[in-house]
Amino acid sequence: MPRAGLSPDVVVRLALEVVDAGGPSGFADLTLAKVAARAGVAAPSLYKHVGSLADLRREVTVIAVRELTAAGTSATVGRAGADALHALADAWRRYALAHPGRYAATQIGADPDDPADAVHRAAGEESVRTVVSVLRGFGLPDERVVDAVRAVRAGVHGFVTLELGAGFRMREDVDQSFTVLLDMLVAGVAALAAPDPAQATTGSDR
Amino acid sequence: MPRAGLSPDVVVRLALEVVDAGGPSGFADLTLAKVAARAGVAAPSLYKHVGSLADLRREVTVIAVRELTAAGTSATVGRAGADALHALADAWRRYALAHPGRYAATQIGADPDDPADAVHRAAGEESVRTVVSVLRGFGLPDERVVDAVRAVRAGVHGFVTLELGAGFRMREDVDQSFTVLLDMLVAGVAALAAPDPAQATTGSDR
DNA sequence: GCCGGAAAGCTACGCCTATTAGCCAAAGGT
DNA sequence: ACCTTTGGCTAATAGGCGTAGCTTTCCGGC
Repeated sequence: MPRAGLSPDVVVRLALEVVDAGGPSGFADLTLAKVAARAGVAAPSLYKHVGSLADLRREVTVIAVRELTAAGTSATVGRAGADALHALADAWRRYALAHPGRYAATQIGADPDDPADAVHRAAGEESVRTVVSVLRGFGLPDERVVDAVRAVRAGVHGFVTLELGAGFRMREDVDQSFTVLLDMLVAGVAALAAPDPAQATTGSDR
Repeated sequence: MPRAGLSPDVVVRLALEVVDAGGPSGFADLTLAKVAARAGVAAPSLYKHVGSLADLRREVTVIAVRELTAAGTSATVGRAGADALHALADAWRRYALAHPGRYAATQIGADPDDPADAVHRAAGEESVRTVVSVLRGFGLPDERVVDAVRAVRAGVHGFVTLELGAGFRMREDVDQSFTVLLDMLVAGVAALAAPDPAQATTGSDR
């Protein structure tokens, strides 16, 4: 009975392979049995390295969130304003399209009350920090930053989710549609920063 | 040995109860065992009324998509332009917040090749039709309609998804953030209709 | 009013998952 | 060399979907 040379890190790495091999539903379909098969080991053996399937999912999620964050930050260094926002959104979308399973993992929300989710929570906040930095470059008033962050996250995340979920027909035009959406968001954020001209729409404030 | 008085429709109704009782993950957590428990029946008995769990999910999905569509259309009758778009988006968001489990069901994409998904596919197209109608009121050129539809769907869907997934802290400001996002989308769609940089809001020419 | 068949329950089973318990061999430090 | 820790294993429990086959109830036709 030879050893398989597993370790917590190796198990997580194999889990990532399973997620990547499963397409957009790779994360939802992540199973200890599949990881064990890839490791050449019986399923219960994994418990020597991992607490539970939930733990493994959590670790995969944190890695994915950090990768997404890193993609965003590295895409925006040396850029500002609309340029930076485009680069950030493009980086997010590219990551999602290149690693749909991992991206799905990032959609999981951390439980605000669960201490086990503390790392996950911190990773999410770190990710938001990138967006905040980029948007601050637009000179937004502090109380509007949160609105802008939410709008950008919602737009990009929604687009990518719909795209991955086969929500769009006419594949060819998807890039253009994404550009259009981004232009809307950039213009909207810019308008939030400088609400003086006659183009204030109907929005008002509350 | 008494009969439970089940029928396909009753089983679907019970499934909807299970989905509704399960919060945002109610659809993902839908299980034949739970439906059977609610019906007061052993799980295999359900197969007299339903082909499989997948079938039951499909039926739930179609109902949810149709309800979401109906919420959108009924909210936009007699409205046009920015008014209609606001009403449509509000209706979507209200539906999602009121029925998070059913809304999650609507996120499932129909398989373009699976004949069993034909009804699902049709329901989805019907839903898109509402958005197209509303956006046509902005006088968009035909080739931009698809971009606008995608932007609006992405923005609203992304926002609601993040909101349901506990992606937002500071609950109080969420309504305002949604309004801000909608204003961006309205202005963006209007700008698509009238691409003069001068005025970005009045989209009612043509 | 009876009776036969279809419909709607049931139990038992097979196969999949996660997870726990307890055993045994391999690695490695002393 | 030994002996402890560690990392595998098998066996078993619990819960999920789905199938097979049995039994009971209901209803329509006589």
